Amino acid sequence: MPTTLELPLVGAGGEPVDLWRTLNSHGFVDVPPMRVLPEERALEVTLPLAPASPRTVRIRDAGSARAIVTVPGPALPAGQRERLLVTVRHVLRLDADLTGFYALAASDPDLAWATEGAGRMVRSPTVFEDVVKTICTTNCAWSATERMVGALVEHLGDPAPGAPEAGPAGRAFPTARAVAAAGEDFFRDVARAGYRGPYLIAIARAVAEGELDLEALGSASPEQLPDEELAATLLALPGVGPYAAAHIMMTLGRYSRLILDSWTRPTYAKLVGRRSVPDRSILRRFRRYGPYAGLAFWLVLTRDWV
DNA sequence: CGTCCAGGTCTAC
DNA sequence: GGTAGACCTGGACGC
Repeated sequence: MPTTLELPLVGAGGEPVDLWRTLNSHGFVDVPPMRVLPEERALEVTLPLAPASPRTVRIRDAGSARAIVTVPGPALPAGQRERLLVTVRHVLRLDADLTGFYALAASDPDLAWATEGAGRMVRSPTVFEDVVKTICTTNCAWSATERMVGALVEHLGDPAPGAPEAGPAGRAFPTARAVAAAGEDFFRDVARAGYRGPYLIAIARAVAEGELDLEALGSASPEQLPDEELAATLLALPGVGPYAAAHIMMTLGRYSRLILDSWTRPTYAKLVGRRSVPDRSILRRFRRYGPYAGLAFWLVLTRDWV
């Protein structure tokens, strides 16, 4: 019997939430263990529920500022139901208050549209997952990102009830312990992560052994951990440079830095009708958004995604 | 078949 | 502090 759960769609500051735009907020929604189902306008994602098995959920808009979360498979005990909902809220970033950003965007002709509920970036259940995925986006095409992350999920991730035997579908992203336990040969021969393999192993081991608390980076407030310090911590991780740090920070809800890479630069240039735009010009354009500069930049770039 | 480069980073000057 | 070269991989290109 599938379980059906309901979730109010409202931001922490009472602002509106555009669920479909959230479900298409950035590329990770199409990397395992997430998948967008366009025909159903839903996001399918397999979420950890330890010590119970992971569960695959489908999230879609039900109208009247509500989301419907369907969970196929065995009925969920009440406790697991509540924990799963907490995770879904986290993934949809419903705890974020975007009213400050909307106040700035409202007076910007290029971004006033965003105040109707855009700007909620989907995040993974754990910071570890977003860090690993981000490293798997560096210096390669998206097909390679999908291959590397897909292999991690397929071979190291726990299955939800009813998961297919083969393939990444129906499996949660592996824990740091599981990633750390995979041998170097797995990263080389199966994930084909190339030179990233040692980076991923080092990070997974440090997390698994308790030397590196990535999750603390996600729960720390800007007062406890200013963006500059957070950036420095991320940049110290192997395989994390300026691009990756900015991308991870976006998944952490810290938007002071712009994601400047081989996709965003030409995309922005095209939007403003130029062949190329110097980084300093882009930075100047979004400076007025202060702590939301990176979010404003990202939304300008992805406006036509929905 | 060789070169280039994709949602970069690291090391060595 | 700023800047080349190397780096796994595998498609996309040019020859």
